[in-house]
Amino acid sequence: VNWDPQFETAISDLEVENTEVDGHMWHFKYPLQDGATYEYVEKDEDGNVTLRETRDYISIATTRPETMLGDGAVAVHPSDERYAPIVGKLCEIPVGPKEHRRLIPIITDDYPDPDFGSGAVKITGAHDFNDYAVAQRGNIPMYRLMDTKGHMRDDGAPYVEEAAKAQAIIDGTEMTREEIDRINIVPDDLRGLDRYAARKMVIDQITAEGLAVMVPADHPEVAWMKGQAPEWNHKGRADLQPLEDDAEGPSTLPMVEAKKIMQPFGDRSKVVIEPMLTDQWFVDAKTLAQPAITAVQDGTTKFVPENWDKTYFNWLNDIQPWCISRQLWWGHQIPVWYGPGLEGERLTADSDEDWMPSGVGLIEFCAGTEEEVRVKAEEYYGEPVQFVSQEDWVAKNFAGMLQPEAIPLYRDPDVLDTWFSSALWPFSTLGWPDQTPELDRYYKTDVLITGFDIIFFWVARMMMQGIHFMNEVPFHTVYINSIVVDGKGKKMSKSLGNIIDPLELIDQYGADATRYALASQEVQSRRTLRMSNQAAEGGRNFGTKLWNAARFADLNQCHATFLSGTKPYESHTDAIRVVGQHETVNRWIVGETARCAAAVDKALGEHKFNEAATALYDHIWKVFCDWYVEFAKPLLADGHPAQEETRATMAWALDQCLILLHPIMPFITEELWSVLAAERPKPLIHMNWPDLDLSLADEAADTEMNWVIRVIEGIRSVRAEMNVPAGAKIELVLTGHSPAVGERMLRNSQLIQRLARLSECAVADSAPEGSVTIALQDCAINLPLAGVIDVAAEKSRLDKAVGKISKEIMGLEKKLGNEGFLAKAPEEVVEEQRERMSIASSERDRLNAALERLAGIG
RNA sequence: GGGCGGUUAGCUCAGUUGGUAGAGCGCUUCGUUUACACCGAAGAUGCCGGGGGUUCGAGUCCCUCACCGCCCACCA
Repeated sequence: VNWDPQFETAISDLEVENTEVDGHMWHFKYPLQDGATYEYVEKDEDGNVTLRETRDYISIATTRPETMLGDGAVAVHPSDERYAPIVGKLCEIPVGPKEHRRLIPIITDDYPDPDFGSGAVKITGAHDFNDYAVAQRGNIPMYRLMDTKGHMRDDGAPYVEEAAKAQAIIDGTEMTREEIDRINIVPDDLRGLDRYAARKMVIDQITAEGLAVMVPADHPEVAWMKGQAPEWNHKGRADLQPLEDDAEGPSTLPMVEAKKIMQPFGDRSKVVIEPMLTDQWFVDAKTLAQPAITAVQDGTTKFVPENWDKTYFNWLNDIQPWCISRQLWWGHQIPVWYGPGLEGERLTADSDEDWMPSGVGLIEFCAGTEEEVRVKAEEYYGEPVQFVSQEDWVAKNFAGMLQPEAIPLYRDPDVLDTWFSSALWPFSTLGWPDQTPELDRYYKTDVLITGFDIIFFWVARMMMQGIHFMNEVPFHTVYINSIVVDGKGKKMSKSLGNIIDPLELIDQYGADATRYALASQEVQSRRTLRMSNQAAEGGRNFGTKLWNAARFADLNQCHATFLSGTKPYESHTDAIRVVGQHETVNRWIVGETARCAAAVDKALGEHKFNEAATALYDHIWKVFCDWYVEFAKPLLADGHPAQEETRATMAWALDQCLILLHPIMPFITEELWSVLAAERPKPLIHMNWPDLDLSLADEAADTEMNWVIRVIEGIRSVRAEMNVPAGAKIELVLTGHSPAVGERMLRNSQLIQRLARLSECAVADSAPEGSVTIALQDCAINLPLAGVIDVAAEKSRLDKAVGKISKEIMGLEKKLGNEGFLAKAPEEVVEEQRERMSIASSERDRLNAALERLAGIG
């Protein structure tokens, strides 16, 4: 692929965007040599003859008529019966000076699709990828027609001479590819024209000569000309105006199909890219690919999520030679120098153009430095060499420059493909090719985190080159993260302008908020991540919540250094010992913290960033803030015996949150870390990761606090539903409980009263008259609301609750009555269902009892 | 044409080895309480895209259809 350097800014690689455009396809006749004829027969699917005529031409279709000038053959499918009689014969390219038209062979190849167009394809090896492949297979000469500006070539000898050379090839003269490349077979009148101007002239000339395929004016393929012409302009058929419906047009028209075609456009210049033959350096990628495939197959390098290895294999298994030279000024220059070739060597000097830098007559030296090249070259020539610029070389501008006897060498001006250079990153950044300590220490690296869109551009190439140059894979894990898309799910693109600038989000919500938003949405099963202000807002609110919790801790002197004479953070085990273990609430938060740490560990270990973020969010907000801080308030009151223990515990628990959250929200946590203690042994970023053990969890404390929470939630729910004024303090009477549950209630009555706005907690044998009942599995909570209670509302609430639980019971009964279930389900599952059944039915009993009492009131 | 994803609450998305659904935002109602209104409490909302199958049991496994999306290649 080449492009117009006037338009492409040469600071990075050309990006090609394939765009569907309104194109036209012309149909032309290539006359057979010497007016030969054949019976052209078209058949339908059943094999019935639908068209039989004598033809002296073969018809081809093209969207780029100017490339006809460079045709080397016409190809048909070997099975195509229509053209079988003329395969191997010659036909004439219907353009150019009539007396010097080239003859080209009609060949067979699997590439033409017999059902498309006429079934015959003109082969222009130098200007089309598919044609190039056909030309290679069939040894068809490839004539280059254009220069790097997209203009028809204007070099070489007059057309007559050049065409004669081409004819000589047809007549059997052997020529090298370089020699063929130098032939300019563009007719004199078309030379130097822009390719589109040349296209128009070619069409006009052929049409004028009567070699365009003509069809009746009402032929469906040309219907677009009747008022439906696509916006087709200077690039093509300016003269072929759309016909008015009632116009008396010619009875026949040149056959021009309106057709959607995909065209490659330069990303920056917006100019159509023309494929063209050039000399380039290639890497034999297939050889490099095999070890890279093996390394992933045998697990030396793993993709996370795993299924991305398919994308990787898919590409590597079907890898093409990799073109690594680019005509840019930005990049690693290709380490190749050219000098004149010697007689008898692979490249033989040509008498006329021995110093042309196009390959012929040149020999290349490849080495890392000029000095190494000098050694190689002087050994080769047996003469001193001198380095010159390519410009001087091309101009042979050596007068007064070249030392006596010196042989000039110049360096290849091309640079390496940016991905070739990028593939060196894992080791070149560490000092390679020198054997540095850094290289030794840090290669191979650990985890590469990148997007799926560059698995083959970058990841596969780092693998190939890492294995090739270092004999070891560059990383053991490749984590493929989501690609950030805009709020509408569109991939961000410079041209669409829907870029979400992280700096703007950071300005608006803070860096930590932005990081949290990204981490919490980074899910492995998803390939895109929708970034929005709303998401960043959530992160900001979370940070504020944490800040306020820390503020509470600070106000209540919950500081890590509170316990004098201890060094709480030398190790986490030490820390745990200094934390209070007396109060149930404190034991409980220690266990909850350990649970959170375990969840975060697991999530990060599996690269599940959303799970880590969510675990921290839930723990900090819903457990620490919503419950622990509230429970701790009375304990922190001056004079309370557990004040000191609670301060230490809260300080410890909050510190753990800061450490665990630090990877996701480093700034706020570091700040709070410094604020929450007068002296810290280390900044937070240098703290060891918590090694909290789940054995820190205290089952009894868990059970007790979860029960307290359920009781409080139950009461709050009833208060809201019964419209009990928020300020009104009500009474609680516990019934239907075991002695242990009764003690538990009394032990925690202070907490429950405070958080459920109660005046008193009592235990009794039976529920007071006119109370609202909350059924739990091991007790009933009765709230005497005689004055407030709305009997009908309460009855409906209880009915609803009974309905809900009955439904669950019915489901469980059905399941437990199913012999298949009992026989085939695992023991634990059956047991679990039985337990749920028992809990549900005792709750239902309590609800029914409450309903009966209510009936008594009513 | 080849390959790969997605379809779950109004929206954006989670959902462990199959055991009858969750979060955030939004919405409704209320808000006494000096950590927090970027807040607290309570609440509503689901034929888990359609159809079929495997299974005691399917959002989860298999087949199929529909729709949406991405990557690669590309018809002269």
